[in-house]
Amino acid sequence: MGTVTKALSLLGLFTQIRPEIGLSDLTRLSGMNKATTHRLLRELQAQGFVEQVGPERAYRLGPEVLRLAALREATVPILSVSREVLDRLSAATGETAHISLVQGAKLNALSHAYSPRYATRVMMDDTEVLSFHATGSGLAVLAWAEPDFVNAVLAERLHAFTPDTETSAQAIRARLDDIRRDGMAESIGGYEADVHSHAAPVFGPDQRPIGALAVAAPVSRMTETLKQTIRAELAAGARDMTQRIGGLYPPSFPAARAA
Amino acid sequence: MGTVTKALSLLGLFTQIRPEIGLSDLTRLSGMNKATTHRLLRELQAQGFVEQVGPERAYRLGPEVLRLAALREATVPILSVSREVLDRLSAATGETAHISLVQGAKLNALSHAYSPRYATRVMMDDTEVLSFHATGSGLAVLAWAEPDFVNAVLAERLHAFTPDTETSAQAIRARLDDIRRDGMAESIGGYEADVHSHAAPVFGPDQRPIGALAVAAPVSRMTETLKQTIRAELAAGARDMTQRIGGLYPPSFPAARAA
DNA sequence: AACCAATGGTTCAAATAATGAACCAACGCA
DNA sequence: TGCGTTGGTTCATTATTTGAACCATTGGTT
Repeated sequence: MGTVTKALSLLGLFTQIRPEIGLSDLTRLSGMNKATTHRLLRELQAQGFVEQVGPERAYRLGPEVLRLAALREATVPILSVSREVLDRLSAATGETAHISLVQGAKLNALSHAYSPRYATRVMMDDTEVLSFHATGSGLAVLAWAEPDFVNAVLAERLHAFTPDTETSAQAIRARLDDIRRDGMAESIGGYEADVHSHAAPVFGPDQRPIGALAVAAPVSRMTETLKQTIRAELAAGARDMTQRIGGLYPPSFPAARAA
Repeated sequence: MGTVTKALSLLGLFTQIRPEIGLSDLTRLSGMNKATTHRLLRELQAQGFVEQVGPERAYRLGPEVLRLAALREATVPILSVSREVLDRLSAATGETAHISLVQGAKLNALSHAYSPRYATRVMMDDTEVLSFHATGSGLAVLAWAEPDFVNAVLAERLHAFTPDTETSAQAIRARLDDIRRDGMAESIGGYEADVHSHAAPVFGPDQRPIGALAVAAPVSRMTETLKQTIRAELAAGARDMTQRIGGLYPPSFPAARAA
């Protein structure tokens, strides 16, 4: 494994639940030698990617991460636009809204918004790598992804996260056909039991999906009325995001015709 | 130079003016061998820190930068709070508002907001490393920085950016005393001719400045009325930022008594 | 008070990864 | 057609990284 990859993988260990981690814990989590961990952290710290805080001198993500994100936001304002859209979506539906972005062969959660409407809600972990075949977001991306990409995903062993997870590549392809006709993906208990989620793709300038916007609700709260509300708000939110980041819908997308 | 440092320095080459850079240009800018540049970019790309876009396959900052920034924002919401405060500050004053953060021995511009009130405005470049001794922001930070830090800054050769730049360490120390009494730094043409700026420090939980919030206006527009408006709005904005990111004012800070 | 187990941190001989000169294919231009 | 640029690749040589062993400090336990 390359040295740069090792160093950057340390950054990936920070989570919302665990924003500050000590040297020994980072060593444990990473499986590296403590001297190696320390030396890599020194280089990351010198460049501003991590900083040490508190009397225990734990590490956390540093200001350079913010500066680079602000730079990228200046041209592709995904963070700020998604913040707004997520807040609006969770307020309008009363359920958890979240967004994920494609990163190479992975789908990474970026951000989420909770609604205070109910005492229970579908919880999100923003460090989570989402499954393509088992989540609404993943299916929404696959439906408009390059065929090679879809083939690569479906060639992998498809894990059954719950008894309801579809693991047949053929059956998944059929579902992707349905999603393409509808413009939206739906998943009931595919990744987590008792969670009913809807997702719509968000497109980039090249008409390819850069990620997906989704709403997740407990199955027990999913009435026909709520479903229609979610579908309408989600379609509007994903369209809004796509447009505001300079994305373009592929001609085959049904909701683009609806717009 | 460490390999990690080399790789991360490539990320630092991206700017708002130049968000997309090709392999050969990155090679030129970095002074590295093209094979080395390419290999480092491959590792950065695999981890999501850069991505390639367009038919020329130029590089730009990638989604992992956003994801990590979102993670950090979840605990220390500097980006989102500063966005709000900057927008409010530029709207209220009609001038350019900007924020910078301390990163080791540097003061890096993070973000800015322009006002559309006038046809002319003070322009900002968010990749800029600000001078401590020659800018309002720098002076605002120095006034409440650790003595060792101040000594280190003033021990360096102090560059005269304009004929009005103060370069005497002794005179600067006297100004820092004034700033500590007043709670705000003011710089007239210290860094750029014809620019009158005010800056207030933003504090972290350890009562140390993490950066500064500033308003920059052309000298010709600085009436006594505008000055009072800027001072009031800036004090309120910096206080708001400090409080919302969980910061604490040092007991010696005058405006903290005013709050 | 003594002991223990954990922490953050450091050293340097040995091991491993990174380097970069030279090369390739493709493209746009004169 | 030839030239100069681009993005990209190879592998013998060179430079950096590694990690076992070590240190000082701290907090908890007996």
